Amino acid sequence: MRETKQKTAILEFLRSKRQHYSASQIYDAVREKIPNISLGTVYRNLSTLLESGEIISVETSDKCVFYDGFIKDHAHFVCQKCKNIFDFELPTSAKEHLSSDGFDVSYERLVCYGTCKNCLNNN
Amino acid sequence: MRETKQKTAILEFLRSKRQHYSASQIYDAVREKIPNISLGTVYRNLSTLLESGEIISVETSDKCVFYDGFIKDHAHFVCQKCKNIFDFELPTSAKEHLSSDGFDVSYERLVCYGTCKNCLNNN
DNA sequence: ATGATAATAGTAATCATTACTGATAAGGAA
DNA sequence: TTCCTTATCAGTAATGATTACTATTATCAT
Repeated sequence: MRETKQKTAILEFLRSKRQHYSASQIYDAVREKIPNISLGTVYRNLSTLLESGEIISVETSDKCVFYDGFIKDHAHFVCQKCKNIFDFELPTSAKEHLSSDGFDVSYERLVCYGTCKNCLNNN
Repeated sequence: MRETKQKTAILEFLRSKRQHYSASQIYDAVREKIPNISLGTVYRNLSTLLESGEIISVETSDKCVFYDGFIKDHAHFVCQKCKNIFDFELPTSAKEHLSSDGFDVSYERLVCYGTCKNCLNNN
């Protein structure tokens, strides 16, 4: 896995923000530094970064994929109204439960869907 | 929401099995009863059944969507080798945690990814 | 520096899902 | 039962996110 300015720019962008971005949002952001970067390059690097565990991804209920440079174990809450994604701490990990049962868990994803505090108040 | 033989066939198929099926697998299965059912009809019904909560869906790490007629709260383990999907009980629910914090959680999805018992033994 | 080759830009292809349209059938009212 | 309204359908075309391809470029070990 070579280090390229494209991969570095993508990773640095995601790490510099505590939000969640789609591939094309990342493409737009990184183009400010590397104007002729290709969307394919963004996808390829996102995919290798996912594989190496340097980033994670969440999916909203309408199938949009968002990427996250904050990789300390945490869960996500997706608001179905404002589409914001909130982080929260993983309650008890299911890993232990499964690994005591003979499974090898490489990672777990917990996503809750509903309406966030703000949208409830502004209903 | 009208009751049609297409929707009934899809729901009955999913409820009759304790496995997880993709849209096109469901299409193939239901075509044995309704040979000229359209793939679009399968997708439309899966989507309304998801919305009404009569079925649920899981996604493997390679982005394939699978549907499940068993809707008692449970979590999924996706084996990255054999691609099988295993059900397991939800540990402690994150709902309580979030709702005490002012969020309205309509549903939660917990998915673990890794290698299953069988694949570990036959490695 | 040089060479091997991994990664890139740009573009074309893929493929799951959705949208469209005229025809069909579910199910309430008479 | 028969008729009407309209949701749903079959069949097909369109969409759009993601992936594949290819000639070129840039990384990095030697």
